[in-house]
Amino acid sequence: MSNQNIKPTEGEMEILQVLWQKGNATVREVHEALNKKDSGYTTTLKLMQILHEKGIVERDTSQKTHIYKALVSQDKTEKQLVTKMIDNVFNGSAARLVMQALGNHSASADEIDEIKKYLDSLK
Amino acid sequence: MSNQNIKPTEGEMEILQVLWQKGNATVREVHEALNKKDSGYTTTLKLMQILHEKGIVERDTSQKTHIYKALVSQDKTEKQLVTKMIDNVFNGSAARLVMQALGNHSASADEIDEIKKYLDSLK
DNA sequence: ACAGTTGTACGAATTATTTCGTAATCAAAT
DNA sequence: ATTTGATTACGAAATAATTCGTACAACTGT
Repeated sequence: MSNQNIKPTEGEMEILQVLWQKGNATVREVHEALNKKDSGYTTTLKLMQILHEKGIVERDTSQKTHIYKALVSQDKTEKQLVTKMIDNVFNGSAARLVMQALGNHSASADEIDEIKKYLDSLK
Repeated sequence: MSNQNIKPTEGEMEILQVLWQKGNATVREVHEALNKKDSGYTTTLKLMQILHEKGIVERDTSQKTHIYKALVSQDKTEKQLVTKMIDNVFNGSAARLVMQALGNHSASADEIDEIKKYLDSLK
C-alpha cells in the first residue's frame, strides 16, 4: 500500500483547488485566483512552500519564478475528505450524507436526473 | 437572521455526536463513549467546558456532577458542514459530492434504493 | 551600472486547538 | 471527623495553522 494519507488544511485545500483547475501555476497566479483581501502574497507563498515540504505539490525551480503543480489527484483527495466526513459526521452512512446534501442545497432537476442515472449505473 | 454560525472543531464534533446520541450526558459518560486511549478525562472535560463557553452546549450544574446537553441541532450542524464542504471542495455542486460519496462503494444496494426513493420524493 | 520591480527564503509572531497537571470542591464511607 | 474517590476549575504547555516582516536574489528598463 503506497497510501499516502494527505490531510490538507483548509487553507491548503484552497490552493490545491486552484492548482487542479489551472494544471500548474505560479504563486502569484494562485494568490490572485484566490483574491483574499485578508492575507498577503507571502502568506500564499508560505502555504505553497509548506505544501511542497509535505510532498503534496512539486515545483519547477529552473526559472526564477517557480511553477507549482499538484502531486495528489483531485479525485483521490475528494474521496478521502468525503470518506472522512461520512465516518466522522454520519456514522459511516453514505446515504445520510447524500440526503443531507440534497435536502439542503435543493439540487436542480437536472442534477437530480444526473444522480439517478448514476445510481442506475451502479447496480 | 439569528444565524449562529457554529464551527465545531473535530474534537468538539466527536463530543456533539455523543450528546446527540444520548440526549444528555455527564463528562464521564462522554469520555467513556469516546474511549480514546490517547487523551485523558480532563481533556474531554476541557473541551466540553469550551463548548459551553461558546454556547454550543448547555449544562445543568445544580448537582455536583454536571449534565450536558447540545444546544445546536444535529440536522442543522450536519447541513452546515455539508454545505461548507460543497462550497469549499466541490465548487458548489451538490451532485459532485453525492457522486463522490457513492462512487466509493461505501453505499450498499439497500442504501442506494433508499436514495432513489428519496430523489423521487424531491420532484 | 543603477533604480525599481518582482520573486523566494526564512524566521518569528499570532491565533487556534488539544492536552494535561494540579488544586479545590463535594459526597460517601468508614 | 477524617479519609478516600470522583468531580470540576483553572492555567499553562504542547502542537498545529496562519500570517507577515524583512532580507536577499533575479530580472527589467534606462
